[in-house]
Amino acid sequence: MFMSISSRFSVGIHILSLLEFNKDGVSSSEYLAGSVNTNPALIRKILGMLKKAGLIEVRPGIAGSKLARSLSDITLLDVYKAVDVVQDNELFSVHDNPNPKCIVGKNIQDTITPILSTAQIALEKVLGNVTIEDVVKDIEEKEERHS
Amino acid sequence: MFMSISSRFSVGIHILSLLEFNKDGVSSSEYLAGSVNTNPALIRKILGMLKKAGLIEVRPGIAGSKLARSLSDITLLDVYKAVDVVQDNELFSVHDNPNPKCIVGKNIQDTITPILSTAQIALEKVLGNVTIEDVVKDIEEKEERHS
DNA sequence: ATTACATGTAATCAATATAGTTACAAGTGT
DNA sequence: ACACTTGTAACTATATTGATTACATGTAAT
Repeated sequence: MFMSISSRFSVGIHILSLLEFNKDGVSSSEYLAGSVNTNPALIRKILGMLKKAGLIEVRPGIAGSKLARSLSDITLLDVYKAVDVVQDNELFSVHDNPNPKCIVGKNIQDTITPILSTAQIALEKVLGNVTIEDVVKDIEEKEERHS
Repeated sequence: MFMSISSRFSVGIHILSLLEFNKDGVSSSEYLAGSVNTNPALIRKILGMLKKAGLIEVRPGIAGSKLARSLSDITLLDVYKAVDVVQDNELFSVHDNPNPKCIVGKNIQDTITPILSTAQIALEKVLGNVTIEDVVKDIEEKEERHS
């Protein structure tokens, strides 16, 4: 029915969490893809974005990725920005070229843009208050409860 | 670069604001389309959604739409829900079928879904705190400043 | 150096949403 | 009847997503 924010974001969170759980092993793109259940090439693309953002360490030819920061120092907002799912101030698209001869057409963009931006920032603030550490701990808790 | 929330939302706000400014005239879909700068059929489609949500009154064969509620009783969240740009709890898409044999794959969805939902609700809360009256007043203020 | 294997990345594809457009049926009032 | 409007369905062009294939590049071990 509508287009939502790319799952690159949730996959990014998945990858970082799994790097922690498998920190004593080798997390190749194939290994990660097996857990996410997708293609290794897609994982490598996302790994490249996470690397560019300084969240992980990964090198050509060398199998496996590692977290580049402590768990508590990576927020979901960091991941969200890293995987480039939404641009600043552009979560909402605003119709362009409204009629400048109409009072509404002339001013609507300047009026609603800051409001929509505020809404987007409110969303991002929530993501900034959750760390990968929180996610990892929650996964552990859920796992214990199931066993 | 990415897909943002449909401009149906901003167009919906535009339409409702213009219905107020032109409340003494006849706001046909053609008139509205002239201000938004798009096609009357597209406007009628959005008018149908606003009508279904009880925000406006419009009847087949009779030219013009009217606001069905007072300006201060229509929030941007009402419009956002009316034009159906985002479904509840589905602003973020989460990758499906993660590997249940992996601790992360098994639990990631249940862990992040409530977080993402909280973020979405934070965004929607901002929209719920702004009314069409606020938008109309801001447009008026901007217009005065320009003259 | 050759081999084996992993990462990096470009290209392609099917599925789907958006925004725009055309066309026309159905409703209303003169 | 006629003119005009709303309500909708259908179609198009464009763009993103997610998946996939292919291959160049980089690394390490033998």
